[in-house]
Amino acid sequence: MEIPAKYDPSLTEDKWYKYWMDNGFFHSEPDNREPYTIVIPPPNVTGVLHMGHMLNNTIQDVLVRRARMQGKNACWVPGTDHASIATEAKVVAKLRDEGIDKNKLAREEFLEHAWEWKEKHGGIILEQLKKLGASCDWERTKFTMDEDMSKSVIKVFVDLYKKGLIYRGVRMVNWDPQAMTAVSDEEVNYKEVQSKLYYVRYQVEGEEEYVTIATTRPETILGDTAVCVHPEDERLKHLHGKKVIVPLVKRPVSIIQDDYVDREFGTGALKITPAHDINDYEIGDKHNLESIDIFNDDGTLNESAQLYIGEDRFKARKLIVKDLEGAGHIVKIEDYINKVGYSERTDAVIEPKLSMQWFLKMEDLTKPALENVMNDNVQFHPSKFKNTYKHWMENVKDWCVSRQLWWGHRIPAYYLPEGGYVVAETEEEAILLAKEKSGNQNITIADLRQDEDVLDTWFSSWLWPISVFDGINNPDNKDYNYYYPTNDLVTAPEILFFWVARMIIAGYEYKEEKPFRNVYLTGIVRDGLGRKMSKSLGNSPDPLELIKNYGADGVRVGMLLCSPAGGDLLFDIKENSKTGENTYPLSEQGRNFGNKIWNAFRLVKSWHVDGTIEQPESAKQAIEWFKHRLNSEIESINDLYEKFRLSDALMAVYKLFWDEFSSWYLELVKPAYQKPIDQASYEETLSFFDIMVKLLHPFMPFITEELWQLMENRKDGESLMIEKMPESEPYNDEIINAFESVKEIISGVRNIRNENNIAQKETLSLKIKGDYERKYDSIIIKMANLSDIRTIDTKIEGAVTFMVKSAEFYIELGDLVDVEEELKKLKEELEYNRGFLNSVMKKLSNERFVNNAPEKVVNVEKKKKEDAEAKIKVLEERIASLT
RNA sequence: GGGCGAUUAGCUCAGCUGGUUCAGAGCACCUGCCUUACAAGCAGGGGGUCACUAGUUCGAAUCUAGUAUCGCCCACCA
Repeated sequence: MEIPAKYDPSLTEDKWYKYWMDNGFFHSEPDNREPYTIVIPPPNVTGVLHMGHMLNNTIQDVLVRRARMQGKNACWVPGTDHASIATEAKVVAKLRDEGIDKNKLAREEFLEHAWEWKEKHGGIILEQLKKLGASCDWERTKFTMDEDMSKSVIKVFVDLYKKGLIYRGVRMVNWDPQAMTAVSDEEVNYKEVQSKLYYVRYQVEGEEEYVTIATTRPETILGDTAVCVHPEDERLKHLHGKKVIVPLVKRPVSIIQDDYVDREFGTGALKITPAHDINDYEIGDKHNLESIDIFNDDGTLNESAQLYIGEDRFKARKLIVKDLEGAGHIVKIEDYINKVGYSERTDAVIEPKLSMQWFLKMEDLTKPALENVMNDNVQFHPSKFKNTYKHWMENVKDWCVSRQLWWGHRIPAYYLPEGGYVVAETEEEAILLAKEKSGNQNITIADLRQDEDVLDTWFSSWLWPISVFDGINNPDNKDYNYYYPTNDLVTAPEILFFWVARMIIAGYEYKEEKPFRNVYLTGIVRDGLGRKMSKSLGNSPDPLELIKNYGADGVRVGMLLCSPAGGDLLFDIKENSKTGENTYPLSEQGRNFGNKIWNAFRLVKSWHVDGTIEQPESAKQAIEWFKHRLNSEIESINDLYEKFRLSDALMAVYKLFWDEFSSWYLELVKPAYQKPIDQASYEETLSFFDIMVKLLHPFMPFITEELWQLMENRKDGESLMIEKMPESEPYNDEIINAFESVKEIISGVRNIRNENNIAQKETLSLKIKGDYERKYDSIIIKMANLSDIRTIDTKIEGAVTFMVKSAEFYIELGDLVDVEEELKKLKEELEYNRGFLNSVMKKLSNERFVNNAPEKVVNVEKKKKEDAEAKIKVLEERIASLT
């Protein structure tokens, strides 16, 4: 069979993915094996795959595939998140394109559109993950608004309410007056803008004295309910206890004292508008101030403002400045640069607005979650994130869980006609509770008004590791008790608090157990300029296009090679100067590696076995060496996996295959062109190949499966992905080290060929002077293309040399040798060694070193001294012989 | 403004509790090769005062303090 010289991923990837699926290899059911579980960080249901997902899910797949091959019952639960804000925004935008205004729709109508959108776009991202090779248990695919998932969310809300941990309270939200909705902190962009700082004087009640305040928002004066000064500000102490008159509306308000005030800023007096500034609100709350909301939802002034009613807030600002000036209240106006929040979606200036929200008390809930991270019951990789986590957990604020949106889990609170509310899992229960609460036995569901808000998306995500196994509704079920706690969570550090911390909290609250043992935090995928890859910048390659061009294996390897835990992935893009097309050096490296493996296989496959020929000594020794080398590498790879150093683990396999296996081992056992190979060498090589392919499989699932299937006639239902991962066997470092010297000698000869323009084909003779055990002569002869190796003890003329350890190696070149050049080289080396010896001697003659350093260290220095002296002697002799 | 972390080759990073795996790897770069597995390759090579300054020590890339630059998270001063 003819195998092409270039590996074509498009011929294999879909084929094997289908094969794995058809055979149910991804699916897991509880059994008596040790479970290994990962729950996917659920991507936005209407999202499309980006480079961050690619990296994140590749890491998960590597972990899952390895665990599966280690004989564990591996289960990777996939799913999507309803992502209320993002999805609702997309649906609103889509409706707007169709000329439909969300605000004119009934809730139910809007939700119909939203579900339609979800059905159409939902799950695209999961299909894309299959292209990457993700070995998720697709039969377990979950969506955060599935019926049982939603039920869990509501149940938990009610439960926490009953525990007294959920309460209602007023809070400042970011109000977008254009979209007429609250937006989250993440959706507010702060920009520095050139604005004005207005100094306005307020008259002290009953006196001819004035207090001047500074503000950037003079229109909010209409909502002022106090003026605040620092209690220890001497300049203003005489005002304590007095009142001032708010200009224009002529409302008398108190002068209060609070050390929140910065004495250095402005005049040291601060106007307080509790309804329109978060800090003012907090001060107002502390001092029991009245709160006057002067704005309508669309940003125009309402009747409470008394003036400029119906005018837009910015128009009102101009008007009031004019009127204040007219009334002599403006002291001065300064240019001022401040930060203003803009809505990410509409670019409208955000208005802080007070509203009634639902909160979860966090203080007690965080305790076990903090403790179990600090004591490493839950381990972070890299561990530096423990600090950040601790800082957050110790300063945690109550969690505002309500959102003024429709897409999501509606808050199960029902308001009674006569006031008050009940919280219940179902409408039936709500009616019962309402009857009980009101004493009115005729209440029906029509009389109850359910809260309009939905829950924060994280309020469902934080249950994810529990709810995907239905652990809230059905805590005794088999899946939950088998798969939970999960093993590893792979996610981005940005959501350490939003998500990871809260999952840990929920885990201890609902199962009294951690949700996962390890948290692997990935970095951010950036472009060559270090910018985060994002849709808006347009600097991200299309992942599917990448997979098409380089193969999933190639893309996976490229990403993984340089993204240690917690480190960013710089995904460089280069433009091909000829075609103008973008190329991706990392993916190229991955693809090239695939091709290397492919061609190594082609070589092995091309061999003809002849059972009658004897095994060459060089092959025998190569096999022995590689066995030890392989086992030592497996050991360190396992160690790297343990430490979650996946990039290093991959690099180790990469080098093992490319440098050790291909460049040394295969070259050594490879028979001469069209000559057969002996039975033993062939079989050993195949078994090495088998082990290599297994080590590679978690990183490169497709090509390894393809090759494993081509190695022998496999039965239907056999697959590399369910084979046993090789384990490390004892090995001998001495053999490995001895072989390193062999490599050095061969390199030495090759180097001489290079420097003297001697073709590889030309056979040379090598002479050795000094202490060297000639165990591997046949290997050296083969690899360096030598006619023979001889030991000598006399000077040699017309030769070039190199040293390995303290032995000197000669290649006779006769007239070809440039004596001057050779002398120069030798003298340089001599110089270096003398300097080195000098530094060693300095150390050894330092009494304090000899007395204080451990004996081991001193002995090492003594050995250095001896070696250097021996080398110097050899070099001196050699130089003498040439001059 | 508060907190955390980083700074080692052109790029991405290893270097664990100070001492031969201490200056490393991969990529990129340079030189020579289309040598019948692979030019997506082979062989060889050049690159670093380990950000700076002081200190601790017999000995510092490694520990301490300060300086500079950068990054991230949190809070956002009227």
